[in-house]
Amino acid sequence: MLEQFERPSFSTKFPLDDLAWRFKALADPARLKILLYLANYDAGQCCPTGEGICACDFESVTGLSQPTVSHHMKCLISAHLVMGEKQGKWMYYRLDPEGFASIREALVSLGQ
Amino acid sequence: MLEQFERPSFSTKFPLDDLAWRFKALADPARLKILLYLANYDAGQCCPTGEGICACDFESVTGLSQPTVSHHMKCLISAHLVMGEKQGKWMYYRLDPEGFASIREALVSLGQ
DNA sequence: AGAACATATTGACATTTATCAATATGTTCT
DNA sequence: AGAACATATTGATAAATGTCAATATGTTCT
Repeated sequence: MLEQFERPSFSTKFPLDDLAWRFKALADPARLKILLYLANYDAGQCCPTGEGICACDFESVTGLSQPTVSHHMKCLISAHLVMGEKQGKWMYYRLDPEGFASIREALVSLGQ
Repeated sequence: MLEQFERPSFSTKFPLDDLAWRFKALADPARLKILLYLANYDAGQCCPTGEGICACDFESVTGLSQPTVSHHMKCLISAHLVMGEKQGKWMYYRLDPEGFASIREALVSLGQ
């Protein structure tokens, strides 16, 4: 239906439901705080220094409970904005550069 | 609270609630269809050619009712993704380049 | 094995959101 | 003025979302 109107490549490369889901992951102040923290810091406050920031740090960053933080991290991972890796009993998170590159590319195509 | 963790400029330049609101405007498949259409077409199907695309075109593009389309356009305008101009009895819409530039800049800062 | 700890999942609840039908507003004709 | 049309607003409803308390899972100690 829409295919007749658009550049043939866009919605093939960026299925709209999927893209909407990824923007939704960005559409929450708590998740933005988490991303902003990840963008600015390599080491956190609460856990031994590792590859990224560990989950418990985001409780103080956001002011939210542990289960809620866990829910937000799952959301960010499913949107490919963040990567998580378990190290011992901690989960360490860092930004997913490829996911960001992809959504940036989509935004550039959309906006012009 | 968060200021101690971030680049001083980011949340000043991009208040997080405001930024979340703008991403939320992007986080809906119907609104993405509308933006995609605006990005690809200078003239619509239903109204005399003018500066942009008129509202009624988006009903067929999205498959949604007229009030729902109107609601989505209001959302896109409040997020500074789209500009609207009334011409006679029609509303003509086009992308807002500055709004897109701003959100693109925020995304770049966030993702690295 | 058992204690202690970090994270994930489940369940419940309040809020927000997308949607449409009905109605209102505003514009351009005759 | 009144008819016809395009868009906006209101009100109602179903679905999705953010949040926390309680509980489960998984890991590392002793």
